[in-house]
Amino acid sequence: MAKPSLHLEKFLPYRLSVVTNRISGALSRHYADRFGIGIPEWRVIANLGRTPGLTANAVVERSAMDKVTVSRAVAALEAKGLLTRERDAGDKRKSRLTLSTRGQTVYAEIAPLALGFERDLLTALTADETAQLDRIIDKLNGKMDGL
Amino acid sequence: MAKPSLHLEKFLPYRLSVVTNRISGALSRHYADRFGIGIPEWRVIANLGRTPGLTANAVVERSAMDKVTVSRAVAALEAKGLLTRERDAGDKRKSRLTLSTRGQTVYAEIAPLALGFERDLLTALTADETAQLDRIIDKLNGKMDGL
DNA sequence: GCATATTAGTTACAATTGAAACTAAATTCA
DNA sequence: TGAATTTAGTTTCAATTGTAACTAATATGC
Repeated sequence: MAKPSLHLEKFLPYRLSVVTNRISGALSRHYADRFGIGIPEWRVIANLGRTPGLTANAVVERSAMDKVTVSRAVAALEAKGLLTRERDAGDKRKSRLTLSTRGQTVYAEIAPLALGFERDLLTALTADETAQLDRIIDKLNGKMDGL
Repeated sequence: MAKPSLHLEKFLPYRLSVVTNRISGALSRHYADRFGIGIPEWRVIANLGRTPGLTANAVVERSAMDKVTVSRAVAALEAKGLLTRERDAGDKRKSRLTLSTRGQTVYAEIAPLALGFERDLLTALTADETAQLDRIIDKLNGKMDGL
């Protein structure tokens, strides 16, 4: 029986994890730190920036973040005055979340930085590779859906 | 001035993060949980399984894990009797790490599971896409090297 | 040769995180 | 209707993690 020979440097889940963590870390240093905002908070802002009035649960569904993580991020953003909650009249369990003026300012400042970072990152790839990567990620996600 | 329009669903760092976390999570459930071994511990085992006698620091360099993470994983594995430390005669700061017989058994059991998971995951991609993904990851890592 | 700097690894501490249990509101169905 | 279930969101608790400070050993430079 041959040795299993699992070489981490060639093991895809590991390789993905390393490169992803490097990218997320750099990105977080780039903007989040500078604005005193963590990644979950930033993701909430990004969602509300594009789609005001979402409930916390809608953010959970869109962002693939944990319920608890979103709950805390929302509380933190509210405490910082970056968003407001408004109880839904029809269903009092829900709150509609909206960026405050200051929240919108933060979004307007960070979003271009994030997009700039992405653009810079993608200079490493050809247009074709970028498209490939997108398709590959979709396929991997599809595979993960089927567990 | 146009809206910044950062759509998370199309933002590469975010997409990478989601798919990677899904994969890592599934993998961890697959093997690590079942053997009572966390991801950092598993990575140390994988390194020592292929290359016995590494120092903790060598594992850090190869695995891109944090120093502290490795230190703790090594301590945990030693406590579980899965590896042994031997002080380096020439440089007493270093310890040579080697899997115990039981550690080798764990490696021999988990490695094929991990490789099988990877193989299954890659059925979602064509051979060509797999090769592309490998190249793309290398390119992104190269870009990150240049910060 | 001795003071200084560097390296290997650990410890202490604080922040982040998620699972599980919980509250409150809404829905189901008998 | 009203008891049982489900859903939105929060809180509690324990585990994981990284930063910074530390110890001990080696290497460097004057």
